[in-house]
Amino acid sequence: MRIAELSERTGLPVATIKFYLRDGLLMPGAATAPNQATYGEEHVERLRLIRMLAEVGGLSLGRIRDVVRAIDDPAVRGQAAVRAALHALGPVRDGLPAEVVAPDERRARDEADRFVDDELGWQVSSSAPGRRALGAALAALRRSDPDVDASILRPYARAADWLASEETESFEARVPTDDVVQRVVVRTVVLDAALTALRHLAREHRAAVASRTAPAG
Amino acid sequence: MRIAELSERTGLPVATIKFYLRDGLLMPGAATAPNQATYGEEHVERLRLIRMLAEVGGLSLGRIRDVVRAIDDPAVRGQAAVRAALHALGPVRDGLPAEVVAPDERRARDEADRFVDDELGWQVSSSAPGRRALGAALAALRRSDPDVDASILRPYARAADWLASEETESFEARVPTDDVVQRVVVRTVVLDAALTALRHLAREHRAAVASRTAPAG
DNA sequence: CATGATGGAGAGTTCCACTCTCCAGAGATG
DNA sequence: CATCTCTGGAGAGTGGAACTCTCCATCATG
Repeated sequence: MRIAELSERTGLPVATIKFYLRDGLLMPGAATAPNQATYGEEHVERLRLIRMLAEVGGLSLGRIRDVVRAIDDPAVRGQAAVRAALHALGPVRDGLPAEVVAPDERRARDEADRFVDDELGWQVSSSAPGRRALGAALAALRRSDPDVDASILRPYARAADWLASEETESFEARVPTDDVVQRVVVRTVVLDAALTALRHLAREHRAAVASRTAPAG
Repeated sequence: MRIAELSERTGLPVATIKFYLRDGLLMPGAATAPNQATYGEEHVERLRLIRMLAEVGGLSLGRIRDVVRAIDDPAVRGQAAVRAALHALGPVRDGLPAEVVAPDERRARDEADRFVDDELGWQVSSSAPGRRALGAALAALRRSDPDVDASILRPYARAADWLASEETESFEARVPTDDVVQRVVVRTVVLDAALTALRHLAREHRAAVASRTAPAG
């Protein structure tokens, strides 16, 4: 298939597809001449993945590039590939020199790490971006309410673990192949968004019910 | 307090604070002369809220403006204020003319609505942005796996509802005041981020454990 | 009363995600 | 074969978001 057809199939302008090619998000097509190439279903699928990560997941193109690199890397497979993909999804990028991190932030990170490692006993790499995200969340909560500590996270950890168990049971093969890594990425991003939406709806629902049973001005 | 002190207290450059003032994110200080004004604790707190929503929640300034308007609006209180704030948090803005929405997207939205209203029986306004987010998520899932239907959302709805019940029990007063609306917003945004992080950590943990018990190349 | 800060407004900057323009070569059409 | 459209590649331009800088008349302070 040529680029015009790829554009039709995905609904993306040709200029955008070219841009993604240049940017390393979309793998090049099979070259048939110095200025000619053909594309296949894997290109359609990749473009769909890119749009999904951008629109549903709100990821930047830089982050999406990390994700597709993790998916494509032939040297990394199985559990390591899942880990790499999950790390690429994380919202944290910075990499500040640690000594410039504010003290309350550092304390919150330590507390989050202890919570994950000791209280939950989860086995996650020390560089997992979720650790830092958790620390940042704890620091933010504490800024508006100094009494907060990591125990506030307990119900969320419970819910997260339960959902992870449901997900591995119902969706994922035991031994991840390349394809399964991509499936994990898609499901993680989309169901993160769905869960957030459902949380907001549940809150609104409960607020409505509460105000009905005990009406207040 | 003058703007220089406000800048010191929050760590934000004076230029940025001026920009937020112009943009309607930060309420003006009490004017003492044509070019003089004083600020109070509420300005410090508001700036903290703005940074929190931007950094932890990833909200755009436009969205943050909607949120603070909902918090400030003296005509809207109690449950209506909570609803307004939650709606402002939603990631959906568009407002397309409905007939240009792709058919599969429209079908997914209808299915999501039926799921929320009929299966869950939740009482949420028809304009809740979570409805559309849910529809978009469903459409995205279906694009990579046509067999998916709304029942996949059941465990997520359960988890969301359970967390909402924990939250209302432990944190929120029965009758929300202005202050409580802001607390709800903070907790919603921060704990959304924390939950997403915990989900990623839980997945990584389970992948690690699974590969240990049944090692696979 | 000199110095430095202030509020307000406009212009400039940086980054991101495209989008446009151009070009020589390839392919399809008559 | 002539013409016309399409292609890959690369550079430049665009528009929005979120600042950041500059300027200025005014104001507070030592």
